[in-house]
This record gives sequence, C-alpha cells and structure tokens, in this order.
Amino acid sequence: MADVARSAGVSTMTVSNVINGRPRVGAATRERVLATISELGYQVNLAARHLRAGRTGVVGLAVPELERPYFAQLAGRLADRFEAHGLRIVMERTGGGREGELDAVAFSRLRMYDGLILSVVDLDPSELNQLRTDAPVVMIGERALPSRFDHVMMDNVDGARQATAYLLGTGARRVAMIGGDPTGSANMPGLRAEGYAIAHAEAAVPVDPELNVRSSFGLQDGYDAIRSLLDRGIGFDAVFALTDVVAMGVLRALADAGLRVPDDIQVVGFDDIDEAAYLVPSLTSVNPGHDEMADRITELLTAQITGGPTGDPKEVVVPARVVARGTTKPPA
Amino acid sequence: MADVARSAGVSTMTVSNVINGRPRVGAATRERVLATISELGYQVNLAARHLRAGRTGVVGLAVPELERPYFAQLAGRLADRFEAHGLRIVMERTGGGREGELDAVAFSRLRMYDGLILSVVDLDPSELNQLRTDAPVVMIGERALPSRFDHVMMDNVDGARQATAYLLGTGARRVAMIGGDPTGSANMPGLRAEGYAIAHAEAAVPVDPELNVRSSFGLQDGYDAIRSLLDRGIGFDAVFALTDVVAMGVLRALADAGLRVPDDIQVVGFDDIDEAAYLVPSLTSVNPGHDEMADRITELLTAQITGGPTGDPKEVVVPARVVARGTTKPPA
DNA sequence: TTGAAAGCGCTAACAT
DNA sequence: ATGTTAGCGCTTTCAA
Repeated sequence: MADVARSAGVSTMTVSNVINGRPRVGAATRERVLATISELGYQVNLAARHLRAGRTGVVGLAVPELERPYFAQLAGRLADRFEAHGLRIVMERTGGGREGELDAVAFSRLRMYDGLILSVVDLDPSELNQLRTDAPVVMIGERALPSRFDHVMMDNVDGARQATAYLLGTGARRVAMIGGDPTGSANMPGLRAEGYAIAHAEAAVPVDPELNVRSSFGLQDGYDAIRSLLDRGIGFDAVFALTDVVAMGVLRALADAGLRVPDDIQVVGFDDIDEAAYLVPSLTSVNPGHDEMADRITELLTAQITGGPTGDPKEVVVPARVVARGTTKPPA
Repeated sequence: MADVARSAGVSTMTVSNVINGRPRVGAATRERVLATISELGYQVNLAARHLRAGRTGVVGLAVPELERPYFAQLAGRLADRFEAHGLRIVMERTGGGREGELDAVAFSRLRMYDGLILSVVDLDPSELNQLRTDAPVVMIGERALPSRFDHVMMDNVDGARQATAYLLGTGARRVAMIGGDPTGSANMPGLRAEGYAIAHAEAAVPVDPELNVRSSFGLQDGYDAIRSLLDRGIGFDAVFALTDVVAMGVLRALADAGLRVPDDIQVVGFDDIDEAAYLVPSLTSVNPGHDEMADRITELLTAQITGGPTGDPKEVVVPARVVARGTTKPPA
C-alpha cells in the first residue's frame, strides 16, 4: 500500500480511503490512485486488516465429517442465512474426536473467525467448560451439554421414540436398531437408543437385545449390520436405522437378501436428508427440524457476534417429527 | 502478550519464545511464563502471527454448493491428503456464479489461505487470467481453461461418451439425456452433451433433440425432467443423467410412473458418488477418477505452496470409466 | 539466556 | 480534501 501511495504521490491514508470507498477523496485523486493500484497489481492484505479491525466477517462451521449429507445440507442452509447477515460460512472438519474439536475451537478463538458453530461429539461438558474463549460460539449436537455455551440440539430421544412408536403402531413387533448404543450413554447413539427403549415401554413390547446392532454410520455399516442379523438367523420385521445413510445401506442389504420393503421388512431412518424422499421406495425418516435448527443457530450466533456476551447460555431443543413415506406401512 | 510479559516480569520476546517452544529459554523462566499464561487465560492472536509469518496453514476449497455429494465427498478426500502435509482444508461455497468465484480468489489471495482449490463453473479463461494472484491456486472443474493456473479436470467428454456408448451397446436406441446443454458450450453440461453426441455418431444412431431435457442438477430437477418427457409422450428406452443426483430424481420418477429399471428403462448417472452403489437397483455411473483427482490436486498445490511458482501451468485430465451396476442391462 | 527495537500492512483519530 | 501519528499483536534481528 505504501508503494501505491508513493507512486501516486499521496498518503497511504488516501489509498486506504479510496479502497474502502470512503467519501472524503477528490475525484481526480481517486482516479489516479485507482489507476496506480491496477498498474501495480496491488492487493489488500486481509491479515493486516483483521489485525486492526479485530474481525474477519467469517463464521466457522466445524463438523465431524465434511461428506455426511446431514452436515453438508446443514452447511448449505446456514450459508444462506449467514449470507443475509454479511457473514460467510466456512466449513472444516474435526474428525469427530476430542483432538479435532479442541483444534477447531483453538483455531477460531485465535480470531480467524468471528464466530464458531461447533458440532460436538466427543468433548464432554467439563472439557468444554475449560475452554478459554470469550469468542462467540454456538454448539450443535446431539448431546446434552450443560456448559457456558449456547447450544442448539435436535430432540434425539423423542425423534427416536416417534420413529419406533410409528413402527410399533403399524404392527411391527421385532424392530431391529442399527447403530444404537444400548448402554444409553449421552451421545447420539445413546440418546436415540433411549427413545427406542421408551417407545417399546410405552407400547408394552419387550426389547430383545439381540435386535440391537452397534455399527458405525456409513453406507457399508448399515449393509453389514443387516447381513450380520441375517447370518445369525435373528428374525425381525422392521428396522430403525440411526441415520438415513445407515438406512440406505440397510435397504440395499435387504434387497440383496430378497426381502421386500415394506411388505417383509419396514424401515425408518433418521435425519430426513434430501435424498430420503427420492429413494425407491422413499424412506420414512425423522425430520429433526432442519430449518428451525438453522434459524436458531443463526439467531444465537449473530446475537453473540453483534451484541457481545449475552447473559445465560441458551439451550434450545428443536422438536422432531416422523415423515412417513414408502418404506413403512400405514398405521394399523 | 504484553500483559503476560509484564505480569511474569519478562519481555514479550521471552513469552513468544516459550509459546513457540523455542529452545533458548531457562527452565525456571519457562515455568513462570507458562503459569502466567494459564492464569491470565492468554491466547495467541493468529491474525498478528499471520501478519508476520505470511502463512496460515490453511488451504481453501471453494465449490459451487456445499451440499452436493460430489463436492462433499471430494472435500473429505482432500482433507485426508492435506492433513498429511500439515495443512487443514476449509470449504466454502461460491454459489457457482462469477461473483462468488471471484470473491473466493479475492479472499484467498488476501492471505487468508496458503493455497486455494477453486471449482470454476462460471468464470471464463480471460477473466481468470486477469486475476492478480501469485498465491498458489489449483483450479478444478469441468471446463477446459487455458490459463496460467494449474488445472485438474475429469474427462467429461470421454466419460459421457463411455456412458452413452454403454447404453447403446446394450441395445438402447432412444437415450434421453437429462441436464445436458445441447449447444455444446464449454461447461460441464456442454462437455457431457458432446460425449453423448460422439457416442451416437460412433454407433451410427441418430440423436433426437427431443430426448435432451435441460435441467438443473437437483433431485427434483431429475424428477421433473422425466415427468416432462412422459407428459409429452416422448418415447425413450434409456436415460443418461448428467449427475448421479439427477439420476436419483430420475429413478424416483420412473418408479412413480410404473416403469421398471432396467427392464423398461435403463439409467446411467455420472460422478459415481458413494450412494450410487447402495441404491436399489444400484446405479450404473461414470467414475471420474476420484482418488486420482484428489492425488493430483494435492500434489500440484503442495508443490506450489512449498516450492513457490512453478514453471508452466500444468493441465491434468484424469480418465473416467463406467462402473456397470443394476440400472443397466449387460451389453448385448 | 534474555531483552530492546523495529516493523509486518492496515486504519481510527486527529491534524492541516 | 489530504496527511500525520500511533498502534493492532506478533516475531525477526541484533545487542546485552
């Protein structure tokens, strides 16, 4: 910038004023500066700008995996909303482990972001509270996280309860759960497993532990889980897959086994990703309140960014609901 | 940092040395500084650090939409590879328009990123060449882009040719193309349309312009395109969908119309997204060489980052190949 | 082993 | 309408 100023015979301040379109610059001077800028190929240094301004105009979104449709689709929704506030969303991955989640906070608190949206899966409340940050942060995620951060979550327990209740309501009596964590710990699989258990209790249908297959959350994991049930000869008449992606693997495995959906086996997923409605048959799923989640996250974070630290941390739970489609039968 | 220095009774330089783990610091001093740091909850300011160091350890990946599976999955692959080089990938969206693509470059050249991977869809070569950047950039994208940037692309024309040839080889004679741009312009739809035309010429099968339905690339767009053909009574025995996402919409529309796949209508997609193999029936698609693309992009960008401006811009075309699955019949 | 000085590139605040 | 001064928080260089 100094080069430009010298070359145009003005002060750096005037150059700065021109670049930022500030008013108090003569038309002739402006022209000259602009000409010099393009002549020299000058470009602003954002790092310096941020050092002065103390803000970057960027909001970070840190998620476990970039390629999971749920997060990718959430990112798209958030990008729309933040754009309206003049903020750009950038997405990075944590890998879903402690390390990566802590990194994300470190990176953000180091002022590269004006705010951070963090999907927490592996950090526990005590670790969270030890984070030194007064920067704006909104946690999302499945877990209950009593902490000093604003927190938006989907209603995992009730969503899973509804999904399972829906299946039981159609007459299913042996509902396999794929991906659930039967130990009921406070993470996503645990919470969804809890809803599964509640629905069974409400319907007075006993839960067979053999029907729970723990698995990871990829397509192949859903596939393998069904193969495993089939190979072990464990009978089931419905499947509650903990995510829609898992459900896709399940559907494939059922097809390979010559089982018809929903006639022989019904299937319900969770997340209601865009693809769910387009599968053949279309996938019944739990919609975790996508738009409301995105709205709440945006509100809370922009409030923190513009208004400084707000009072008590807010904890928002967005209601979930079953969207019935082709992989289930109508309620009996 | 000054606070810490004062409070620990040392100079800021010593604090800096401690933080960066540099050797020439006495053990006692180090302890004291460390203690003061955690006491005061001090955190480095990255903006300042970058201002000095001139690098950030971050590589930007700018794509049209965060939620398109092709890009989300590419991002995951790139993140793996760059992590091995100590670089973190952050993903942002351009919206697929000129404005956003220029923004992405601006943002990156302004030193927020050490390098940028830019998926170009709307910028043309002349605009690209006017970009003032000596920062490391690798373009990805479908278009031929003679420019001064390294450029990695999939072989759109040949991939589309193979897909279409495969269909013609199974006996299909009226292959609908969904999403293609019949004007043959140098963007992705145009290139894939070109491959479609070449395959027809090679097989001496005439192309019926009515079989080309222009559309956007969402699930619903594929659905609507098929409905449109059906409603207009245009007969077809196969579909070449320009992307797998479009193909999913197509499959759904065919199912709704009571048409069986592949018996009545065969379908081929493009991109070979992870989901393709798990659909029922599984989707025949064109694999654009995912791993090789990710490898090349990583090599070219890290070379630029560590080695400074390399000689001539490299232009890499990664070969594509058809992966035959359940939505097509075996070759005749 | 530690510190002082200088400056990275920018802009807010205050001259002129 | 334009310029001067000062300083954002850090690190490189050189001196003690």
